[in-house]
Amino acid sequence: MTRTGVQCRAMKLATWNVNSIRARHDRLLAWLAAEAPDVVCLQETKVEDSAFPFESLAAAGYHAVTLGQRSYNGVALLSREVAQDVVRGFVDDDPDEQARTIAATFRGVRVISVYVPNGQEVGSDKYAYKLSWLQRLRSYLERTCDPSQPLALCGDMNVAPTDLDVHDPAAWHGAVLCSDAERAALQRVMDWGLQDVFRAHHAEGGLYSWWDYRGVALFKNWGLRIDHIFTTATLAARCTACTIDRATRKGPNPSDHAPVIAELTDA
DNA sequence: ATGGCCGCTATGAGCGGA
Repeated sequence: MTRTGVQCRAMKLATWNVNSIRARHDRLLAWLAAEAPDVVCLQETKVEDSAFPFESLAAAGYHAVTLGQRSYNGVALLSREVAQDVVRGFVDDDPDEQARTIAATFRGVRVISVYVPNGQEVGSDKYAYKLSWLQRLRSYLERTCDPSQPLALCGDMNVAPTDLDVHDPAAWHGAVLCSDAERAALQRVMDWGLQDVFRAHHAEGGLYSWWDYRGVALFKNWGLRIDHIFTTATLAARCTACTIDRATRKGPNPSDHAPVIAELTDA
């Protein structure tokens, strides 16, 4: 199937905050079987690498590379083909104790799975950490990536880029996930050379990737669009579709996030 | 939205999430 240096077929690229890969194990395998993505960025795996379910994923036909952590955070990349040039963390002078990013190359596409800090509350220490983390993400792109090459930055960014991405902008105005400083910090990441391919394919509002577990939030569509696939221009030109898999938010034992899926044509 | 949930932790009430 694969010939060295030649891209043979389209790539289905997805990102999903699973909110514990152990709690979501059966649903993840069912979703992989149903969607058959080529590459999947996972966030909030919430498990150390020693307990990551490599075996059942391999049985389902997926390689996995991970940056795990006990209880919190944790990111991974699943793929049909073996990941090339895996980089864990930011590899900068300030080693992060939190497992929030992993990158690898698949058929010439650099893919980065990120779990941006939540920030908890505007003005809190965690909020300051979030803003500085987004600055480090921009620096990481500058240092280790090339905006002229095919690249996808995917994950739970924990920022709703505009009020169009918020079910009730008045209620969320200035709140964490929606504040001006967070939006500016995310925009500065995008200014490196990234496009929001979901928004490029969907101009309308009311389309979200996260809904609170509580009450009727999903039923009422009280959600936020905080999970994103951002790509460089050369890869955006190859993106034929980008969708949010809302159905996967439904049913028993869901994650509170839905997957986002992009279809990329051959180079 | 008044609040409503979920997953984690050497299992129990507290933390964190968004």
